Amino acid sequence: MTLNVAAVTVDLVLLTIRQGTLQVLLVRRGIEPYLSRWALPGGFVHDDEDLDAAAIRELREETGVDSSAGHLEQLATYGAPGRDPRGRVITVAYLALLPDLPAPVAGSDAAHAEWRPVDEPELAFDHDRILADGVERARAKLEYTPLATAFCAREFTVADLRGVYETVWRTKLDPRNFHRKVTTAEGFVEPTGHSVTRDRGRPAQLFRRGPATLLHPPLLRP
Amino acid sequence: MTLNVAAVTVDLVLLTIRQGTLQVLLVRRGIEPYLSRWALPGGFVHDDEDLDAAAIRELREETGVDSSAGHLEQLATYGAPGRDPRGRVITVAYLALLPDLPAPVAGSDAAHAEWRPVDEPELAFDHDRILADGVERARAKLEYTPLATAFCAREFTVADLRGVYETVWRTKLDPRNFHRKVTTAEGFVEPTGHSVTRDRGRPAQLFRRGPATLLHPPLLRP
DNA sequence: ACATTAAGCGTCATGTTGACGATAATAGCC
DNA sequence: GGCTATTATCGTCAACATGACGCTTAATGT
Repeated sequence: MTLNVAAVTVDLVLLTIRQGTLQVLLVRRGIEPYLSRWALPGGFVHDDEDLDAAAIRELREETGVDSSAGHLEQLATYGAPGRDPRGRVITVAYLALLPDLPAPVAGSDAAHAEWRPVDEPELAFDHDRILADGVERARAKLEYTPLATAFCAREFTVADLRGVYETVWRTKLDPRNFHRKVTTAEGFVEPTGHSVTRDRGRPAQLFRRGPATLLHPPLLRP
Repeated sequence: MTLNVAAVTVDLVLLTIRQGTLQVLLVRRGIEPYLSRWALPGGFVHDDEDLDAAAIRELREETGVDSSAGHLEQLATYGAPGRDPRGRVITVAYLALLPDLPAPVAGSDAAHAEWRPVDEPELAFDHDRILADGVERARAKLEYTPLATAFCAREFTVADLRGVYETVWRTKLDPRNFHRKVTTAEGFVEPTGHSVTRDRGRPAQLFRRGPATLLHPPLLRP
């Protein structure tokens, strides 16, 4: 038999959409191992702290964002024996979907943090794998939950929402069919009554997210 | 700052269908805390062991079943500070969907193990919550994956498969529409050429699981 | 032989999807 | 102002999927 104890960390896969691409918040490592490599932000779980609480705390430390803004959920746990050369480390990864933050990353730890495209390879530790799992989870969840709205501001247009799907899925969707599906799916979005002109073209209605937690029927990937 | 270390365990939510009900493998605790209460089987992760490997080992120890028989996946991780009065314990829960085992539970640890209906309440620790999460995951996964076949023997009839859905979802499904959906869904099941007479009635064709990992279109809950 | 049971095929009205035409409402340009 | 480019939104239609349910087939039990 053996020790059975390990260090426990929470790492975050923070996803957002900037400049039309899916991006993830990464930090540059300042210490060995993997010195100066990009890595997912994260830290140790405190002694009296629940895992969710640790994730919420890290999210605030890294982005200054309150967890109510976007969406935060547990992703998976990684604990292969050799994944950190310093010793046994169990990492509980969390996935967050966030709107493009209007306030720049102001927090203290965030000094070294930067948004990078998700296809950035060569992360420290097994973070490539964790990131890939997070992106795949996000892609799958857009199908049968209204979570795409977590990437949007509080009020958004149907085109904004379509942009989220197109970016995350890397596809083009028919604007007319997408509009029909989104507005007829029970509880997905509800109109605010306002409208805006985005760039060119006819002004669009503004929506906010509806009460549904599951999409009926789902929006399946093409 | 604090210690940041914790004991790490792997607990299993082993689900199967017996006597027409969804059942979970539980063990009676022989020590404090929660003495003589039902609990999920599990144990410590060894020092040089990956989490998945620990889950596979526990599965074999508890049931004698090779992990290739059914389906095993990571469920979620639980680490609230007070969840084990003896100290900080992080539990990585795994979910397994297993066929009704022809070989009785023969393993050593399995002496105290017993299949119980999943609505059995009052488990030790936070195991009620873990079990509920596992059952909900199973229910959801039947919709868009072919995992219902994991509850069946290697060869099964459409009626067997329908029984799985009806038991897990607690609904009745129309046999004719179900038959059509299952046999037309690409890669869900493939005929073996054999057939059997189960009890009364016309003999049914035998199928094995097909190559699909995702159901297109999905089988949505009524 | 006949009733009973369950498998598997067929039908039909309704709902959903994908492809794409048509119209509406704005900005920019002349 | 009038024209054009651009985007939002509505509408149409054929193909496909779904739910309700009738019918035939091939077993078992009496």
